[in-house]
Amino acid sequence: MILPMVDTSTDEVLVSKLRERGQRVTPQRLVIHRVLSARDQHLTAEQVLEAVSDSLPGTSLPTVYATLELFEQLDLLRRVSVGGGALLFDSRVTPHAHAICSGCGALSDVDLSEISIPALGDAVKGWFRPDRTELVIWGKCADCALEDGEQLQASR
Amino acid sequence: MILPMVDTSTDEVLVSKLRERGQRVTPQRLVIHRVLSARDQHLTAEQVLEAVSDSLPGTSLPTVYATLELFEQLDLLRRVSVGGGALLFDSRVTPHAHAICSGCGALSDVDLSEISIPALGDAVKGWFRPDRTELVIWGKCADCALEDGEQLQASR
DNA sequence: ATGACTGCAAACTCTTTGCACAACA
DNA sequence: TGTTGTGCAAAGAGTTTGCAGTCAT
Repeated sequence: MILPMVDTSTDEVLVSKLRERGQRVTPQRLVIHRVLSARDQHLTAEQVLEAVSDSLPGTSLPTVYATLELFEQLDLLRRVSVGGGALLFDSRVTPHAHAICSGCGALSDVDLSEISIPALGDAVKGWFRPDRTELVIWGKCADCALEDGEQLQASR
Repeated sequence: MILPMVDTSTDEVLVSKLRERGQRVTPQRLVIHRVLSARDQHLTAEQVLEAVSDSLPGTSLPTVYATLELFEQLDLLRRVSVGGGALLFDSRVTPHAHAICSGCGALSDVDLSEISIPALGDAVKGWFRPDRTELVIWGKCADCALEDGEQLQASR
């Protein structure tokens, strides 16, 4: 079941979070937030700027970075650092892992809601309090595995 | 070229891997390998250079990077990318996770040998073949948790 | 009105590349 | 001796900073 996202409710989440902290509601912040909400993907700062420039030309990269950092503090997105390349900004804040194909570089989300977390609690018991985990799975997607001559076993 | 006297068994691992691929055994490669073996830690390229410079002054950063990339191909180390800062090079190649304290930035190893892997196989079944995982756990170490007024429950 | 926010330019960090010389095999 | 590997310098990618002007409140 897919429900269409209502634009005004998306804005309101941001607006109330900004007001809470006494911070200003600017067109840049609204548009960047809409871009992230509309495209539920992993975007680079450059990609965010490109998308934002459609509705708000003249927006600058430093503003995009500043806004993305602010949004991270507001818990509206997460930074994902993969492979030393550009940072990715992920508007999906619920727990999930990232699968990266070492062949084509494709990045996919993987649902791993309650899998590695319980065991982790034991592993760090007494010396570390985990807040959140960032799991990156390196491997090959079905297409690139095929090119290696390997047929992936179909899902159940 | 005179190299400091060390246990030669660590050298032999590298030498045989290099010979296998028809690549040359150079002082730089030997010393970098010894640094990584001696200090079983997560080092930045800069830290490797600093350590190497003790026994082999004049070594250059591009050489360090080239050598570390080679060693990764030889399965002698792994790159670890955390938080968008400098890459870390980890000479421990057996499966483990990394715990990073968001308070003091300390990075610790966590043993999670066969925990997240089995469930992972199911989660990506049919569309992805996982090779290896990189798990980063963000949170607070015992000391920094204390500063937050939280006493971590002692380990069993 | 006033202080936070923005855009511009430039600096900064980390990593990679090009090229001539050195040195391993 | 013939390449591979190295050092130097410089370029490149991505991100951050300083500052003057703008704009939300």
